[in-house]
Amino acid sequence: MNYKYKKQFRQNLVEWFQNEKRDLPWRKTSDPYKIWVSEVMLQQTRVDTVIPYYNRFLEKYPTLESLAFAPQEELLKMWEGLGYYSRARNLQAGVKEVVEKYNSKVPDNRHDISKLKGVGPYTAGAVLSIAYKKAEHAVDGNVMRVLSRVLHITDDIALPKTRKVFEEAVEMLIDHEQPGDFNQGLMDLGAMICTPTSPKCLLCPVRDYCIAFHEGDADKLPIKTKKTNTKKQHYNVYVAINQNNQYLLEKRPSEGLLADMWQFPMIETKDDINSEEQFSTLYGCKIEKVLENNLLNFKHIFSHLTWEMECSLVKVEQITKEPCNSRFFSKEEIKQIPMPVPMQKILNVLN
DNA sequence: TACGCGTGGTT
DNA sequence: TAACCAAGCGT
Repeated sequence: MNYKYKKQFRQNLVEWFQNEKRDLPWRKTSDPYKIWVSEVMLQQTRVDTVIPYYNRFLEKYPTLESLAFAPQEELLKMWEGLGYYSRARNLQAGVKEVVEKYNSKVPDNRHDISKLKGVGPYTAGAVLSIAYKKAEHAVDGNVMRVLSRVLHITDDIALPKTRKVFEEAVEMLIDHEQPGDFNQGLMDLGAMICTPTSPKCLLCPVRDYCIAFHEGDADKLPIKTKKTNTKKQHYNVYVAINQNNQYLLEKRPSEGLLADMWQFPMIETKDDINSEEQFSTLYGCKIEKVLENNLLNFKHIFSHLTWEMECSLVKVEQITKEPCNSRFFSKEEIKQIPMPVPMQKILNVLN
């Protein structure tokens, strides 16, 4: 693309963004901390989903320090339902490092900010360009889709090495005067005009410079090969009540799926497994009575696996000491405890 | 590099 | 309805 076209492309894009941009809460601030929080929440997550979480989160944790010293349980409760819970832990670890190592100032260069937990190439570029007006690339799915069409880039965006191609493209095109608006312009264009299916090319401010528009194959780009395969797991879930009307919950391990979140005890059903016996043994309690065998049956679909859940309501008596990662909670106490969506589904039928 | 990691919306 | 998608990152 020659110099004249580049200049017009960025002018049209930035001007379009400044006129048409969405009114979003994180666009009312230039506080690097708040921009950072928004970018982490927005990773693989829709804008409409993030907005209420962002507002609640910053009301609770308005400063780096307030988040750095928050109890993990409370932090996870604030993140409950947003998904990808390691983001919350990584964000807090990163914030702590900024408080301790950088005197509570978010680094303003890619080298340092990229070392923070949970800050990858995209988030680094987004914070640097939006909060600090640095001419840094911030390549996400939107940017790859938009530029694959504008520049007719046919590399497979499912391959990690392809991101570099788009980073170089952004470096070639970026507006050095208003890099934040340029980067966000690419993203808003991707979200509002240059959509995955049925792109609205007739409304596009940069269609004159778009090769795919001229070739008429915008809807064939970007190229993405990867496919998903999801496994199935079947569980018997025990909603166990003791004589004091308290519910047995266990805390999940601190790594892996739904790390550090709480759940009702569940036994994966494989062949030749007596799950009631397993439950009694593992949790040290005796099932006195099965109150309801079909309390709730449902599927919960994760990105990479499906849980098939069969939930029973049982009355139990504590026999031996509880395992250290589980204990009984009253219904009031449960409200303070972070639980993932599949467990929320179960909680909802207990009312 | 490939895969694990949540959830809800869209086609 | 199953598949795919959405402001990615860590390992």
